Amino acid sequence: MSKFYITTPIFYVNAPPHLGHAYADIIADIIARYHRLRGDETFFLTGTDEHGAKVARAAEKAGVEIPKFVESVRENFRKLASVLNISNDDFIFTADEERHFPGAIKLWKKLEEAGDIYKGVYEGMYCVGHEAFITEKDLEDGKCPDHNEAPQIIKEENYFFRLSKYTEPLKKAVEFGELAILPKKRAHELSSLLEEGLRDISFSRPSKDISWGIPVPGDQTQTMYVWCDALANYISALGYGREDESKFQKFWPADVHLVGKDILRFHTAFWPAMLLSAGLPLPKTILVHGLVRVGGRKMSKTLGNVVDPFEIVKNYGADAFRYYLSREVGLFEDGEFTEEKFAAAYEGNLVKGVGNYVRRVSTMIESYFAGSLGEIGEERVAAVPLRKGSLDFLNIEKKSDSEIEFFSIPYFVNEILWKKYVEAFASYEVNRAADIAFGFLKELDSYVDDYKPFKLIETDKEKAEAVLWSLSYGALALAKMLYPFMPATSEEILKIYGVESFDQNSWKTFKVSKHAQLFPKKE
RNA sequence: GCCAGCGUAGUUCAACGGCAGAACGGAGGACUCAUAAGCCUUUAAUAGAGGUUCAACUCCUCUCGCUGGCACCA
Repeated sequence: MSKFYITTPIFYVNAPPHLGHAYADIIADIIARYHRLRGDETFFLTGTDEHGAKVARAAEKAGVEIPKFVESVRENFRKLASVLNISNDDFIFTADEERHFPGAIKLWKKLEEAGDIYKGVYEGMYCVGHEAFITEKDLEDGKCPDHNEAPQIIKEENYFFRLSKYTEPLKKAVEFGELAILPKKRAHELSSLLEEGLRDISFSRPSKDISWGIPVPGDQTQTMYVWCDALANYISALGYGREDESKFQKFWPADVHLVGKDILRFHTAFWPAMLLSAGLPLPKTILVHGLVRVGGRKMSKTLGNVVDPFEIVKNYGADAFRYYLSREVGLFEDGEFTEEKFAAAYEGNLVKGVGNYVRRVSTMIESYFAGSLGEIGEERVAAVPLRKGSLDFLNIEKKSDSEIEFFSIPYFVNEILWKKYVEAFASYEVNRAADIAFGFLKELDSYVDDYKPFKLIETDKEKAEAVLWSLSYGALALAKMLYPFMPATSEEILKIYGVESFDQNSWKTFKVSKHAQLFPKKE
């Protein structure tokens, strides 16, 4: 047993939650739940990023005071997590003066002590309409699209962070595997950035322009720019800079920062450089996921293809949504969400798959054995092994033709299947882990047909019992593997088979109860 | 423009240089415990042109097509 600390990015509150936020929440939750299942002491953090000019502008647009505005959006993100059954241990928000400010301020001071903060001149494009700096990417045809005006080039004095100093140290950290970036291609992207050399970054803004933020320590005329503010959430939430830093001592460094590819640079260059400067350990893994597209396009309001996660959950339930995003969408590549694909996956794998299986087995136990199966000796279980070819879906190569390939279900689960599952999670191949679970489900369905317990019951009741016992064990093993992905369903299966825990050793006797369909058919 | 990656069955994805696999879809079959669910069989593919090799999806060159990254935007 060890500690495990995982984070999502903190979500920017200038707009309500959408599919992308749901995706990050779900993936992180799956990994967190897997680690809890294994007995790791797990800390899972998510939260919101609430400062900056964009938020101030959004509040103004909504005609609401900034603090009220951010609070309402924040609550939406909280609600999203709750609706999705996200098991986060904490929720940090950057406007929290008690919990977040001290960490950001302490971090700033550390960087300053290291001599990495200096006053410099920032030159940027200033949009008069926005009353703020905007970037190249905000422009359309050289004009600010919101105000249809070309920006002015303005110089102002603010603080800089000596990022350039950390180009070489970062190269080394990546090279020596101190900082792992997954998948590999993202590590390559960082390498090419490092090859070009990092430039120092602007670290503050005059508070007359942006007062909504954290004041720079020792200089009230400046407000922290996003980096030292937002990124610090990963440690401020653990108590860094506050009186009690015990959680920080215990959980830092993060085992995984889950991030989208769009914020790769900040998490693989800026943030680690800041940590190096502050003399803090680096996160172990930056796990970079792709984007979830909708109908082949990036989701956007103008295209009108915004998917509302609340709607989906309302119609299909959180587990179905979690299932789709974690199995049918590739973690490392851009994925796609469409109503059709989602409905097909729901129907094919949940209705006709998990739901049907759980019920077909429990029904047989109910009608043939009055709902309960007693303990069965190993011998009887071994006498009804899986058919030949049960290894195929795991891509395990047979060493020889004569090699024994007839496994009892418990043996197969514990000696082979679970190990493969653990292996997949160890490399954060979440999709593969789900594939393993669903491949096993297919084996179980074949197993029913191989032994035909519904026939066997007439000729050999003892054997039928062993078969159904094995099938129940299989259902529970399936439930265990599905737990990170579909926690509610998984726990429901345990209940249906009358067991209390995910510990295989406790699966000795089963008592099934009548139950509704796990996944009702739609339409 | 520069850098990286990709192109495999109708679709979505696999395959240390050694018989190209799976899922979904399509076609057929046997069954009936289950949500007309499930099972079995079957169908079909390496973008193109060269090269290296006994052997290339895999390595090299070129062509065509696609995607991503190229800095202060969470």
